Amino acid sequence: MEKNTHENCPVATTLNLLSNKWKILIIRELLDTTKRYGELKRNIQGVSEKMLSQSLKEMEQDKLIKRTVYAEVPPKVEYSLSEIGDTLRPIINSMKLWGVEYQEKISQN
Amino acid sequence: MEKNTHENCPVATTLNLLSNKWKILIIRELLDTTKRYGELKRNIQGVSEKMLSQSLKEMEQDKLIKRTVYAEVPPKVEYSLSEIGDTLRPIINSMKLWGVEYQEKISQN
DNA sequence: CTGAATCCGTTCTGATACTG
DNA sequence: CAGTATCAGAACGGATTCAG
Repeated sequence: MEKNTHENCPVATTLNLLSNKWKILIIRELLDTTKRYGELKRNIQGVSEKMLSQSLKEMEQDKLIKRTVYAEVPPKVEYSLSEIGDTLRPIINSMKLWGVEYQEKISQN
Repeated sequence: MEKNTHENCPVATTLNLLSNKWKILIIRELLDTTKRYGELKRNIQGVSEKMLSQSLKEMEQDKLIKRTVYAEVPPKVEYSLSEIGDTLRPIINSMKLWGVEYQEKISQN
């Protein structure tokens, strides 16, 4: 069985695009505004360069984010949500709401 | 850095509960109706007994599903969505819709 | 500054065999 | 029928070093 994506399960497709500890945090950072590599690294506490680069690269290939390189010295690279990535907003939001309710319910025990 | 759950990110909480190749497929099976262990095993093509048991156990601990044991021989165990698990419906659905659209957009290239 | 490359320990998965 | 136990390979994650 390959990577994931169980044939006809679009839910899994969606999940696979986000399932990695950091991607969701990256998206959260980009919801507001475009950010530079260094900003992401600083803001997302605990992420290693490897994981950040890797996640960004995959998300770019998946067309969830856009990568813009400026021909400057020193280099400047900006990341932002792509059009497709932007459509994740409502999902992210409903997951956030659900997560909050879940934590409340669970902690009541 | 532990498991996941980035301090105050409810989105991650939600994601963590589902992020395992099989859990989402299990939920899908249970959306309609209660199912027995063997049914799940047969219906979810490719899942190993270990992964199925493990996922079910975790989901039960997370209170996403209910496990009902019947004192019979041979044994009979039924799984169904819990009240909390049931509230995932809209999220599952929006993820499904998003996944479908995503696949369409991507395949247009 | 923005990464790529490497090394290495941890975790996750899956096949198989076995149990009450 | 409904699991558990074991074991090995794959994938993941992080620290560090190097490069344009």
